[in-house]
This record gives sequence, C-alpha cells and structure tokens, in this order.
Amino acid sequence: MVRPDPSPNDLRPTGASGATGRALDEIDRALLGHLVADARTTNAALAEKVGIAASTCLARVRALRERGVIRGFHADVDPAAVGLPLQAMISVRLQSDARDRLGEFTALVRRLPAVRDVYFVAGADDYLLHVATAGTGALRDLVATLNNHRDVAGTVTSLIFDHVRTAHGV
Amino acid sequence: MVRPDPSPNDLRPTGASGATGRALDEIDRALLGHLVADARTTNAALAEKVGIAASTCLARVRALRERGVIRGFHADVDPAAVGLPLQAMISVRLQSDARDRLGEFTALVRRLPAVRDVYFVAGADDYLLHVATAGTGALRDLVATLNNHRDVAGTVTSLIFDHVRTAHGV
DNA sequence: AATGAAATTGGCGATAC
DNA sequence: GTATCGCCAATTTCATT
Repeated sequence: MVRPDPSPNDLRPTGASGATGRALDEIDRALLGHLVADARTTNAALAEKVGIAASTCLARVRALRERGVIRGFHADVDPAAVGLPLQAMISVRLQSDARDRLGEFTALVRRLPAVRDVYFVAGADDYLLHVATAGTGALRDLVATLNNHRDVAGTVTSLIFDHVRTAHGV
Repeated sequence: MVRPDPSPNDLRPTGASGATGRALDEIDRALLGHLVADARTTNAALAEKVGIAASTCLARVRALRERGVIRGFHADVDPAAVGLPLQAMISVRLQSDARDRLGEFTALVRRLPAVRDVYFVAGADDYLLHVATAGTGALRDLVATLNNHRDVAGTVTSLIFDHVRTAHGV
C-alpha cells in the first residue's frame, strides 16, 4: 500500500538495534528521557542531571535534533480547558478505488482543527482519527463531513472517556 | 499577529469552556498556539509575537500552567530513532466482570514501556493502546502479555504505517 | 492585570586542557 | 570530550500605573 504522506517524519528502516545512523549511547537516552519529561529543562540543569559538562550537553542535544531523534518540543494543552471536552476515535474506511488518492484525504484531515492524531493503519480500517470537539453537535458535523467525502466508504466513532499519554522513557 | 494557525473549518466555540476556571481570551489562545508549535519559544519572542510585554507574557504562561490549561512541555522523540520502529494500535476488550477493576488494568498498561497512549473508550472495545515496539517479536510478546491477563477478553492489533500528530492551534 | 527598569541567570562562542 | 572565561540575550523580580 502507498504511503499517504512521505515526509521527514516517516518511519525509518532500521536494523536490529534500531538506530538511525549512529547508535544512541546511555547519555543520549538519559537526555531524551529528561527532555520528554520536561522539554523546558535548562541546559545547565540537564547537564548536571546526566553528569556531563554544559557545553557537551548543548552539543549533544543539538545533534539529537539535527539527526531527527528529537522532532520538536511541544506544549501539552488540556483539550477540555480550551473548550474541546468531547474526544473521540473515528475509524475511517476508504473506498477501494481511493487507494491512489491517499495523500488527498490525508491533507484534508490534517487541515481539520478537531483532528489531533492521524494514524494510518493496516487492517479493516485505513485511518484512525483522534479528535477533540466542543460537543456532540461539533462531533456530529465532523463525522458528517468525513462521511460526505467521496473517498470515504464508512466511519465508526467511539467516544473517549479518558486519554493518558505515557511519556515514560525512550 | 494574534492567531498563529487560523483555520476556516474551526469547530470550536468562541467563548468559555466552563470546565476549568475562567475563560481564555484571545491572547491566551495565541500563547497556547505558539507554545504547542514550539515549547521552547523564548519568553521574549513569545511576548513580541502576541504583542504584550515580556513580564506580562511570563505571568500569563505561568497562570496557564497553574490552571492546568498547559499540562506540561515535552520533547517529541521519533520512536524509530530509539529502536522502536514498529507501532501498532491494540484494541482491548475486557471481561464483562472486570468492569469494577478498571483501575488495575489501567495501572498495568501504564507500566508497560511500549505503551505510548492509553485511550479508554466507549463502544465494542474498552481500551485502545498505541504502542511502539522494537519489532514483531516484541509486539507479539506484548499482545501475549495482554491476552494472558485475567481481565482481558480479547485483543485486535492493527499495524500503524504512519502517525502524524497535528499540533495545529487550540 | 500590565508595564518598564533593574538584577539575576543562562546560552553559547572561543580558548585551552 | 571537558573546563574556564566572557559577552550577550533571556528570565525574573519589583515598583509603578
């Protein structure tokens, strides 16, 4: 099957060790662990936590960014606190003749503000969309928008009672 | 400029959320948008982008954190780059008599290092687990672990070809 | 609550070990 | 790779409005 969005963030082929280019040593993994837990840790504090010099720490973190190991730093905002208390997972099955227009549908869902995660999956469904909406009305409109798309064969919506992102370790 | 990522199909309400404390004004939403896009934006740059003084900006961001609107700042690490190239979504259905032990199962899956997201859902399934593993062997072991749990009635695993987290706006 | 000025701290290049 | 120095920029406190 064709990939919907060839980008620098694509999954990469890896060996048994799973490294991209050079392997990560224990210090790199410690740095990643601390930055996953708190992206705003200062360089000085980070260096002390992992036991290296500040200048070395800065160089390592920059290298991890340039190698694509660290893709970015993001604030985690509570959807309910910004007026989007109703979350759902929408599984989307495409028409069988739409498999050569995957990029089009991907571009569409990425532009929908309610969509937080797009999982392109193998199996009975083609996409799983994690969405956050203002309420049942907004969710219904969103589902209708998806179902009205010419490439969509069907959707199944499951409400999300709770969502935990486990940021433990790397 | 005010909104970092304006979108036409906005499903959100313009006003309050009512869920957590006071409502957010446009400046707060602009701050959140910029911090979601880049959590390491400096306070000085952030203040300039939204058109307020640096000290005011600092106070607002701190307030957003204390009110729980901002839950944290996290580095986004490429799973494939740290040796976990195989991602999957595992839907889990619990035994019907396990509904009073939900906390126990939740605690279990939160401790599994492969698990990145736990979605507790309504519908045919009870949980959706987004996992990242080293390979087919590790994934098989993980699924076996889940299936062997006394509260698990069954699982369905779908491989994830690609995952995009759309960090646009709040 | 928002601001500007002042004091503290950290980022980061250059140099040397 | 690490340690020291030094400059500049950023964070943060505080008095004022």
